Amino acid sequence: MAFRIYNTMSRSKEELRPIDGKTVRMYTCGPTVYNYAHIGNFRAYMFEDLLRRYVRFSGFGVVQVQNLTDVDDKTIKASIAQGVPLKTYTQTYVDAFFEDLAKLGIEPAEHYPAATDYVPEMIALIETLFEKGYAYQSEDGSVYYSIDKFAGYGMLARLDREGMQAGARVAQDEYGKDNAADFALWKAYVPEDGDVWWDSPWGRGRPGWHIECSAMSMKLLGESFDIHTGGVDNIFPHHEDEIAQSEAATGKPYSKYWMHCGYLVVDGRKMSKSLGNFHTLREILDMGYTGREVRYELLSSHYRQSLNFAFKSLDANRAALKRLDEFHAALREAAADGTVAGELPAWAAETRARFTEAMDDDMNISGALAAVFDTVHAGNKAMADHPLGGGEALAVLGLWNDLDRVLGFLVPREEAVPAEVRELVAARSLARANKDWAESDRIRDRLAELGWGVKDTPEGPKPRKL
RNA sequence: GGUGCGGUAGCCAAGUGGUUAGGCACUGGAUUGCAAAUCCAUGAACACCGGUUCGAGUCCGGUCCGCACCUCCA
Repeated sequence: MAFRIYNTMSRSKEELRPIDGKTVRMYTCGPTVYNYAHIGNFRAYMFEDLLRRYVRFSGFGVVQVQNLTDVDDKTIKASIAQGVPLKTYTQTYVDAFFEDLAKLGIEPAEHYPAATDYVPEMIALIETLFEKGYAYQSEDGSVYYSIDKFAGYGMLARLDREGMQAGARVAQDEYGKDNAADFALWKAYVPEDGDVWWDSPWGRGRPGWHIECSAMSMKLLGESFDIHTGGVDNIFPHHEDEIAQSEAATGKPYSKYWMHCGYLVVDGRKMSKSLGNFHTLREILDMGYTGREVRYELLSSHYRQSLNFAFKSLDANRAALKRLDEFHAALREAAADGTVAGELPAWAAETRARFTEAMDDDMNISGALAAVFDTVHAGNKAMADHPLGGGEALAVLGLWNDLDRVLGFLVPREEAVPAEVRELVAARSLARANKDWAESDRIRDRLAELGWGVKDTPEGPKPRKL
């Protein structure tokens, strides 16, 4: 079996074949660092994390670039409002972004280029576009890309150029464009930009949005690379424009595959800052949910499906994760008297193949999780009948670690049992031996206050983190 | 108007024409001092109408409903 992914460009599933045969070079559109990222943003970053993890699981190398957009209307406006330099303003949110990624268990990309560090590359790219006749300067000094010059414009979004309705959102202040749909490569300086500007052959100004991704992706990954990702809303205009700029400049194919994730919606509506119905990750964690629970939530629906976010499902996920943790704890206990991993027990023999088969099919996470949960069930059943051998248990733990390279929530973080908890558990055992149930229950309540539970088993009491 | 994505049991969510998806929740039982966990059992679904087929959630046609994008939102 081979890893097949859905390519937005062809609107079909294609086998992933990296251009160089071994390393997948991927560019993932990153955050605009003007505020704390919301849970919808992380849906995209989580999809990209799953993708890079499965690419590696499939045996390929990976080089991932994720950009940080640290100059645009919003960042400039907010930094001026706060009276701090742009870089100072954005740094807060860059730091927050990385903290959030860590909380969600998202693997770091290989490169996180900031737009403001690549302005010379962007200027060079625009110069090339001028030389090749795709760019022109308007009366206000801004530089635009002439989409009429690029024959392939609209391929990704499958635009019907004739049928396009002049959108209500076409900015009323953009004069002097040849075609209303032409987009800015370089924006001429305006007083509202404060001290945010760069010199260029076209005068002071700042880069347009799309050019940043073209310049940084090609600089770090080469003129042609493998996968470009983002949310579906990026298909048009952002990715369409990137293709136009990049391929016009180089004459080579830009990204081989385009992958886009669906929206995260809240109560059936798209979550966005403008609608005001968004939650930042921070808010959710402050409510007492863990990064792992949020990770499970964001990962457990297929990436191209819209995901309806609800706290109710976060609660359900907690129960599902608890089931996984209980299983893992049972494995660890069984593994205690093993030294080397042996053969997998029959009930786990097919798990990896089933998991892989599902994931190979455009990352069918539901099928992959079904393989995991079926194994949990079959394993619990078998362990209820006969104790699991140490070697077998170690083999299953090995499998679990392997699958967790992809999922990132399968193996719980081990938590040492505090001395106080151990003592209480021992005291409770004594009370139980004396059939002092009242004392026993009192101790159990006390343990619960400490965040611990205890399960009584034939092998003795076992403490469990609640 | 153009371009897409959907409508599957109480909720979430897979599904390549033909023997149980899976998760959460619910109910009964086993187990337990009581629990917890686990196991066993029971259910329950394919928006609607036609059609193709021995057989359709799955293919075809039509209808209804929801969501998104159409110039800087992941």
